[in-house]
Amino acid sequence: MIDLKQLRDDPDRFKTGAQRKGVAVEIDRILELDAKRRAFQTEIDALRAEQNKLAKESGPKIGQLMGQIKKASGTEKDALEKQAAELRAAPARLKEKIQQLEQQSQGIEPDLNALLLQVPHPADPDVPVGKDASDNVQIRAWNPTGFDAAKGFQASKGFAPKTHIELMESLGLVDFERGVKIAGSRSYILKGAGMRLHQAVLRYAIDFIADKHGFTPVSVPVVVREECMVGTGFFPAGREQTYHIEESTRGGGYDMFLTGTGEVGLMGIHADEILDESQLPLKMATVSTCFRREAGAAGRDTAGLYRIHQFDKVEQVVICKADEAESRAWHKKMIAIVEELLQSLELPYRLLQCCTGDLGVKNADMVDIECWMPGRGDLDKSGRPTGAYGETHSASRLYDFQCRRLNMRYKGDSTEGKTVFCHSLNNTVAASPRILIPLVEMHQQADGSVRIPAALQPYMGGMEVICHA
RNA sequence: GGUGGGGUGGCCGAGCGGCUGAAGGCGCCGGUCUUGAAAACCGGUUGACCCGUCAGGGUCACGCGGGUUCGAAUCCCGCCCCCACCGCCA
Repeated sequence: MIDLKQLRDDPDRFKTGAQRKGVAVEIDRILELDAKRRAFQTEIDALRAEQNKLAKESGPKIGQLMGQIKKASGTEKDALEKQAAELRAAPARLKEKIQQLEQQSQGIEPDLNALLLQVPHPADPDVPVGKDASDNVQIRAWNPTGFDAAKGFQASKGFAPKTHIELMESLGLVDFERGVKIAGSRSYILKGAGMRLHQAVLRYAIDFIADKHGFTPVSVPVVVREECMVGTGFFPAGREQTYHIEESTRGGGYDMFLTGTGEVGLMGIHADEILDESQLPLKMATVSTCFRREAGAAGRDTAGLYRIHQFDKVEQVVICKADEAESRAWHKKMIAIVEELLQSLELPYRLLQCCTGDLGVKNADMVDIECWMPGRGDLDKSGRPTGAYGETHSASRLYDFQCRRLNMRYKGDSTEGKTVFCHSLNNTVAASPRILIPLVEMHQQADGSVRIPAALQPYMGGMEVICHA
């Protein structure tokens, strides 16, 4: 949610912001509705003030009259009753008028709110303007010693790589067919060392961020109320991407939604709270199962573990003071944490500065991290993939966009007694099984076995290599 | 699923038609006292919105929505949530 006051003060900023993100919104319509609503409010407030004044003035008089009426009789009583009725009439007229105005004013609000929720957060000026992911800009790339993603797998390792599908099926780590039997397309079963490797990465990632970087590990609900989805900025835009549990149609009070990321639960924790400045920054990490409908992705990445409906993800979230420099510093830090993790897993990766068209509505800035996946990319003459980067992480910087929607604020020395919306940021730590793709493809050996990087071995009961049974 | 109890400010907790934006306590902030601290005492301490250049003025909010009333935290209706006990399940 953007700040309506800011929109009022500088509508052009939001107009160009939306345009650069390729989002169509009716800013002028918002301004118009807002002006109307405020006019109504001013009028209603004035009438209420008058009503309150009258109630204070005539209230005691009415009380007095009522007392007299009880004792009186005949014409005297009639006269008193007439007086009382007159006193009551003025506030009653006001009340009627107020109700009329309120009705008109309330008619505006749903439209205004719906439109306001659609206004995207403008990208920061240093974010490159672009249409879609193809306009993203590489920041830097990293390779493990002895490997160069630019030259390809075979040039560095001396043999042609298998895809993660070939490797994992032949090693018995995955069963796609039966996964589909149970749950339909984009479903899978991990088994044996495949399942253990999945768990190992997740646990390693949680320990990594908690122990090395001081994030608080938390578990959060993955089935949440709609407010949580709206509050975190996933609704209304991303409604089609989420699984919807229609509890209300079967007698429940409200519907529920399956979260597509642990970010929703983490951000929801302190919704509607006023935090003390000394509590900030909040650094939290969670492992949660993530559910995505992948609506609109028909035909894309249909094979393998890349694009699936259900996966598990370790997610990091930082909630900090409303300070741009601090937000930017945390963004860098959260990216650095991932780089450190990927390096410890010996996985080549690159950082991409996302362009305005790829940011989504809620972000002011976003950096994607892509791991090199030998089994992706264009095919060579013999029909073998030549390798390509594939997105594994996404680091978002949102200013107060989410916290405003979630009503998450703080107070302290630096706020001069005011309550201020917090800033929030989030980044993946590790999402599995997608991270298993580069993991098995990069660490495959000529004989079709897969080497387990040293960092993960303790989480695999000391196993060093996954071999054929 | 059944029965009962309850949702009030940062927290605890009183109020149960006007004198209540809300007693009292805790916490927090400032002051007095003190070599310093503690204690004691004094004062302050909810949020959102609107109008206004400022000073300031106004409105709303006691779970949420509606109603009764000249006037609602207080009465009525609907909804949501929480707690306790029982049942059922893990």
